[in-house]
Amino acid sequence: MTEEHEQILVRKQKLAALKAQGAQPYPNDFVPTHTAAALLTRLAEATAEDLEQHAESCALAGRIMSIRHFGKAAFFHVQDRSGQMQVYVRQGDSPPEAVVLLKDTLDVGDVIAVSGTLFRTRTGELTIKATALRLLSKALRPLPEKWHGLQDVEVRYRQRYLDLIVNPQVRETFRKRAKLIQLIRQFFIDRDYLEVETPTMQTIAGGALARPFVTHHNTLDIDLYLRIAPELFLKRLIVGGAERVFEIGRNFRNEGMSTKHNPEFTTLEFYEAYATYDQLMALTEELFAFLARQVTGSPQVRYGEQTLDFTPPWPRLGMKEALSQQTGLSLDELDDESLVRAKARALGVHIPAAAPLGKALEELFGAVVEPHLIQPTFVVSYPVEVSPLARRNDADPRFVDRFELYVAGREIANAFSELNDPEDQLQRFLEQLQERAAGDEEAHALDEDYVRALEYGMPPTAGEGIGIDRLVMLFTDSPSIRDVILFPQMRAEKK
RNA sequence: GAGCCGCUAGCUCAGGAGGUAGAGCAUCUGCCUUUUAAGUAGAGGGUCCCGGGUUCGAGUCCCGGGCGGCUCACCA
Repeated sequence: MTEEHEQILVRKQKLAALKAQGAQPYPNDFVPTHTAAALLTRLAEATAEDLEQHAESCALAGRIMSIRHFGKAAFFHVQDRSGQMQVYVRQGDSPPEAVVLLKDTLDVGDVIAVSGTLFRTRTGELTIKATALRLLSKALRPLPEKWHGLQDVEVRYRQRYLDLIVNPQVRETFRKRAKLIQLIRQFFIDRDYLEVETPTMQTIAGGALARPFVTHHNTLDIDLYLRIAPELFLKRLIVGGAERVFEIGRNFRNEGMSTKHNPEFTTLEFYEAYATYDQLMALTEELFAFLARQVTGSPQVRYGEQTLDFTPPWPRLGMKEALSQQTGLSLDELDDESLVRAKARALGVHIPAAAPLGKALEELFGAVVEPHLIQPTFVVSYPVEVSPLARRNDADPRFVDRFELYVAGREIANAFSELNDPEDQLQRFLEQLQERAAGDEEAHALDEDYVRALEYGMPPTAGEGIGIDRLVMLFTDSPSIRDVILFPQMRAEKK
């Protein structure tokens, strides 16, 4: 990274000249007294005359975003974490050192300190008349263009710092992300949940059906897996008597990337003893309505062309019922694996040859039903084969007490009443091992300690996982998961 | 992994049917003491993603590769 085009050379020369004068080019002794937004808000009503009568002084630090020189005066904008403030420098009015510094040394992009007094310009903008200017850090590279900003998505993701400097809506998205996570945390703490952290490096990657990343511990000389879900550890805590726990954290899945998938992603998982999946539907409605109210001020959220309405209650839709509606097959016909497979073939949906009926139903569902579920919808009653950790339905043991929440055509949450019968759990694990032997790399591994934990008795419990990145996408109107992850995974930059 | 699209100055983008590469902003030199996409006169700035090929001649056409985006496949 040593490319030296003209603009970099010019800036380096300015820095060298400053050093030659004996100045400290990277001082760290400046203390801002205000932020731009704090001043703009507090003095929003102050007139030019008010400001003139009691000239208020302030000290701000930030990055120069634009400069308008003309003759013996200049205006420029400084951007700090809160926003932008205009600064005015005028020969004969500001000290000569400030005038010279601005003219000879400062460029757009530089981080500077400004001290001065506030006034209002003819156009009514609150502005600092500089009494002192200092360079705090020289930008040796020019910023992207002021009007079009930074458009190249590759550069935006690879050099997110630039994206954050020049694209205000990006800063806003990540502020909203932080706010949403904070609100979620508050929501569960208010309901007497305990926030916990469980291992991200695990000897058995359990709790979901996915391919894990493998790493190696040198001292122990064992392979470890980056977790694909925290589920089994959180339920161990339920066995341990925690009764209500939640974790917000990173999961890792060694699978494809897309606008909806990043190899590492953030989930919320929460477990509540003595609750059922049915109660979690109500809790989920409450959570989303709360988030919508706090973030957009209404239960309605704009997402692309759609307006999503989170006003409870949301529809409950049986998985097979939904499939029946979309495929024309009757509920009985959906029990016939050959009919289901034939239908999938007719619709161009690929189903692995070894997949059991339940898996086939799930595949078909993903292809023909999911895209239609725009408004928040709970899909209920999943086949037991695709839910090895969920409690069987009392009336029909081929299905489990599980729901998935769909919004904007994608899965946002997955929840079920937990399987707490250790013998059934062991049996389910063994069935998964057979799937694995048959070539399904995503089948669940056998976790003997988890079965042992269940043998000590786990209270009846319901648990849920919510994809935080996807949730943030919904509330920030972001079309790609990369827009809500600060540093999305990218292929290595070729040099 | 497959298909489609993109990659040209620091940034945003033009380059018709192959003929030695352009604009705006930015930069540099001037003028300009309330501007805000300031104005104004001039100047400099290019590995046209990389490597082959066709051709007298390739940013442009062909082949291969790289990186990215979108769609599909798998998943949350």
